[in-house]
Amino acid sequence: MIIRVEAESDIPIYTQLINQIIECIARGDMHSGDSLPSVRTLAADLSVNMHTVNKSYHELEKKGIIRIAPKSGAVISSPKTFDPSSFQRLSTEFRPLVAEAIVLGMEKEEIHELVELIISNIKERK
Amino acid sequence: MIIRVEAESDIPIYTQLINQIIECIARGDMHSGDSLPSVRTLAADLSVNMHTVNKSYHELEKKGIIRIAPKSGAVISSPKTFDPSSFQRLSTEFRPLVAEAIVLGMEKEEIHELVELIISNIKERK
DNA sequence: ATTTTTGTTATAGATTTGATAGAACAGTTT
DNA sequence: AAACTGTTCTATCAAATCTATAACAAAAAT
Repeated sequence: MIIRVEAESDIPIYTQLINQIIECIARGDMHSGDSLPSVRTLAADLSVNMHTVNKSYHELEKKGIIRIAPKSGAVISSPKTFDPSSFQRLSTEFRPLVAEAIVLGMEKEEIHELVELIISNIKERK
Repeated sequence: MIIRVEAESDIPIYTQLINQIIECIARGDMHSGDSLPSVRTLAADLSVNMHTVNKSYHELEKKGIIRIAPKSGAVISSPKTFDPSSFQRLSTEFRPLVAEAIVLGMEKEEIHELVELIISNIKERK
């Protein structure tokens, strides 16, 4: 699992971790049932604090992406199709970005093209 | 311009303001050329601090959505079609959400349907 | 069975961010 | 001339972020 953290970024480290772990799974580098590195191991690899990694893991668990077995480790979950709460949460997070795209002059078709391009980039590791 | 601020929210007040002002414009409640309330007026209406509103306005200016004329006021800009920097920024902001949707088991078509639904909801004021 | 590793919990310190408050300045608008 | 505007400054407070140690008990590895 290749993860890079930028300390200078305005994005919190634990959020960077969350995003990059999600991308690893999305592009197929990791799959359901795989174990994540221990919080201590990943923290050491990235030269960040154990608690920062721990926070990321628990956020991923809240999102339903991993399960944390206490004293054992974190495992990637298999997605349950059409989880209503996840759908609701994603809607709330997508909405301000869609509104901004509209205000900046993007047509509906252009927004869909943007999403299409992002999906391609994720799967093609770009 | 109807704006509601939740002090208890985990979303910063200045971010709530940004999102709601953008939505007002996206759904057509406000248009290019319209003036925004002065930072003091809006702050008083919402019972928040003047500097909080001021921060929101400057973020909106960074996004290219309004222009701030010093000592005069803030005016909604007309969108320049296909601004490359805005497109790049939107891509970066959309990307982690798209990846999360994929990981949570959404198919490409379902993501597009989600975006479609959001666009409808914005324009129908829901 | 012992050692190592695991997530968990607790405390503490430093830095940054978010929000508020009050005041003053100078240009714009009325 | 008076009111209003965004700007700038100082100051305070709470919360969020990140780091650092340490200790605990259960799971895993040896």
